[in-house]
Amino acid sequence: MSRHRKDAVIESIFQALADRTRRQMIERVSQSPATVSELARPFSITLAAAVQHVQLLERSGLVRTEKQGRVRLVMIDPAGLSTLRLWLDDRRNLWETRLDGLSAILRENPKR
Amino acid sequence: MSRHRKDAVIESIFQALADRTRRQMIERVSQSPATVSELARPFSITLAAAVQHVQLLERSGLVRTEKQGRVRLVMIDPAGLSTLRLWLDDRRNLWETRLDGLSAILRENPKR
DNA sequence: ATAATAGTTAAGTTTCCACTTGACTATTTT
DNA sequence: AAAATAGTCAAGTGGAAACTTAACTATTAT
Repeated sequence: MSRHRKDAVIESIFQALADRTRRQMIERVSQSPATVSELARPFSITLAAAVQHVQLLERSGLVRTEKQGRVRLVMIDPAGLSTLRLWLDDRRNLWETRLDGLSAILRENPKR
Repeated sequence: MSRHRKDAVIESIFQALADRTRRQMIERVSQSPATVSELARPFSITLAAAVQHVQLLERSGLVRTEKQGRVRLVMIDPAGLSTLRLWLDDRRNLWETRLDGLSAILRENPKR
C-alpha cells in the first residue's frame, strides 16, 4: 500500500472520529450491531444525516454494514481502530528514541 | 475531570490530527524540537498559517512550546498522544468483550 | 541606530462539513 | 393492493475551518 493511500486512510479515520456524533455511534456499535435508525435515535438528527454519518464511518473502515431487508445493520470493524493503533505506535516509536534528549528539555521547563 | 471535558480534549486531538499539514508537523516535531518557521518551510503556507496550526496543536495538548528570544520552539508533548492511546484502549476493551458474538456475525458474512 | 528576522494578531475570503428538505426506492405490514 | 417503514440520493443552507494579507511587536544582526 502506497504511503499516500495509507495517509488517506489515516486521514479519513481522524476525520471520522473528530465528530462527536460519530464517536458516540462507534461507541454504540461497539456493544452490538445496530440499524441506522437506532443510531439516529439518541441524537436529534434526521435519518438522512445518520445515513451520511454511517457512510463516512464505513468509508473510513471503522464499521462494516450489511443490508438485511429494508434495514441496514452497522457493526464495528476492528480493523479500523487497529489501523489507528498502528499509526499511534509508529509515532510513539519516533519520539521514544528521542525521549532522552526530550526529557532533558522537559526537566529544564518544569511548567506543567 | 468531567466526562464532557475529557470528551472535549479527545475531540480537539482528533480535530488536530485530521489535518494533513498538522500530522506532518507532529511527525517533524517527534524527531526533535523545531521553530515555527521550520515547521512552515516544507509546506507552501505563510508563517501566519503555521502559527495558527501550532496554536491549535498546543491547545490540543499534542505539543508544548517555548519562546526563546524571537523564536518559538515547538516540541512534542507525549501526554497528548497517550491521552489518545488511553481512549483507544478503552474502546478496544468495549468491543473485545463482545468479540465472541461479533466474530460469529463476521463468520456469517465472509465478504471482505 | 537601522535593518532584517521571527512571530503575532485581526480581518476578510474561500472551502469544507453537518445538516435539512424533498423526492424516490425497496421492503414489510395490514 | 394500499399504507407504513427504513433507507437512499440530490441539492441547498449555515457555520466552522484553513488560509491569506496587512499592520504591528519584539529580538537580533549590521
